[in-house]
Amino acid sequence: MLDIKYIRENVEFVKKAAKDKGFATDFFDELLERDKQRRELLSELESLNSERKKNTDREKGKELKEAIKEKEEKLALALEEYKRLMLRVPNPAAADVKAGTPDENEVIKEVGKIPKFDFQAKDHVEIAELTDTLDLERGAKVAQSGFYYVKNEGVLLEQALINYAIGKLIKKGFTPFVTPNVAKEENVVGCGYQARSDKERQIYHIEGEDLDLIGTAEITLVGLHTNEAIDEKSLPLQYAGISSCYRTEAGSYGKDVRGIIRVHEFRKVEMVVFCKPEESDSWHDKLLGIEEEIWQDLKIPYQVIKMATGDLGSAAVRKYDIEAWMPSQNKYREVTSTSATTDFQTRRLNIRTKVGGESIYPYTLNGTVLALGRAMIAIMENYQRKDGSFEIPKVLRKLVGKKIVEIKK
RNA sequence: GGAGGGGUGUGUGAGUGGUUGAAACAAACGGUCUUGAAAACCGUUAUGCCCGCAAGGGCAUCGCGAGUUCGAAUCUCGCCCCCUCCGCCA
Repeated sequence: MLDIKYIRENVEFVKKAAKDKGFATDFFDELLERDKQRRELLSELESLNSERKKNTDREKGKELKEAIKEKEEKLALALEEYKRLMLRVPNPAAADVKAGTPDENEVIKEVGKIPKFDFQAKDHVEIAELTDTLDLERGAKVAQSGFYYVKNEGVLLEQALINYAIGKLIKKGFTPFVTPNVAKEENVVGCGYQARSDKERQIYHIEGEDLDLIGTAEITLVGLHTNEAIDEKSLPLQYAGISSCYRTEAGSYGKDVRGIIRVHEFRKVEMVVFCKPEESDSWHDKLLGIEEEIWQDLKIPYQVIKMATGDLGSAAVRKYDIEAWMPSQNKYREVTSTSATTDFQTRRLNIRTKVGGESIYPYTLNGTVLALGRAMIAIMENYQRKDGSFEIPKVLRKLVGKKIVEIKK
């Protein structure tokens, strides 16, 4: 959410920024109209209330009561519309972000040497089958397509990745969490994710409860401070959360149907930072740096993409993705994503900090540390051997307890 | 899930219909006193929004939401949360 005063004073800029992101812009006139209406009604209601406070006469009191009730109803209606429209205004991209469509995303860096195999590279599905480390068929049978079992060394690898990631983050000053895997809708909307009414909503909802399955621990980590005032001295807050993540993948039918690249449920370690506004840019670099460090540790080639405006969600002002090399596809595929979201989320969630006696909304940032499914794919494919077995990256060997995951068949 | 108790400002805690944004104490900050400190004493200390260039004015807020009333922190209803006991369970 943006500051309405800011929108009033910079409509054209905000409109253009929304257009650059590929969001609708046809509702701004209505938004401003509703804003005006809401303030007028508010003033009228306030003077009625003021009168009522002073009044002691019964008859006049009754009249006032009626008038107030009527005003309140009108105001509530206006407010509802106003809020609905406010939630549709996306956060304008940062000045350094290129305005453009997703195909104008920019590769800003390529790191590592692409592996050359003297055999035909297998994809992770084949490797997982040969090593018996994932079971997709049973996942589909017991749950649904898009859910999968991790088994044998796959389990060890997943645990090792979590331990390795959390260990690294603790050293960098992050507080580790295992978060709930569900959250009330206000947190989901507050983080800038689609409201329930959206047809292509990515979020599962639990019927009969005000609960959604979270798509990322960003929701539970940012939501941690909903309606709270954060002490200035405690900033920056650096949180690392382990959670399961659930995505309906509505609208992505037919994409990545093979394997576990795109699934409905996976585990992920996620970073969230709350900081002062002026520290946000450097934190964004730091989060990207941590993500890169991990892929360097794993010795897997990757590239860093700086997203154009068209690929930013409603909350992000800047976003970098890391794409790891996937030998079976002969291309890089997204494995992490880090976004700066300014005060967009803290405004929606009413999270404040007093800085020098003045109340501000702290800035938030988020970044993937490891999406465990995709990390596992990258490891299997980049470390594969001719027979379908694969090596464990050096940094994980102690944690997994072995160097090679052999084929079982 | 059942029974009971409870949710008031930074904290403890008073307040059961009428200037109560809210006593008192504590805490924090400032000051007086003192060579310095302590003690004592005095003072200050909520947030959000609206109008306004400002000075300033106004409204709301005692878990949340509705209701009763001329008037609600105080009464009624619904919901949420916390505590104790029982049940169930990992």
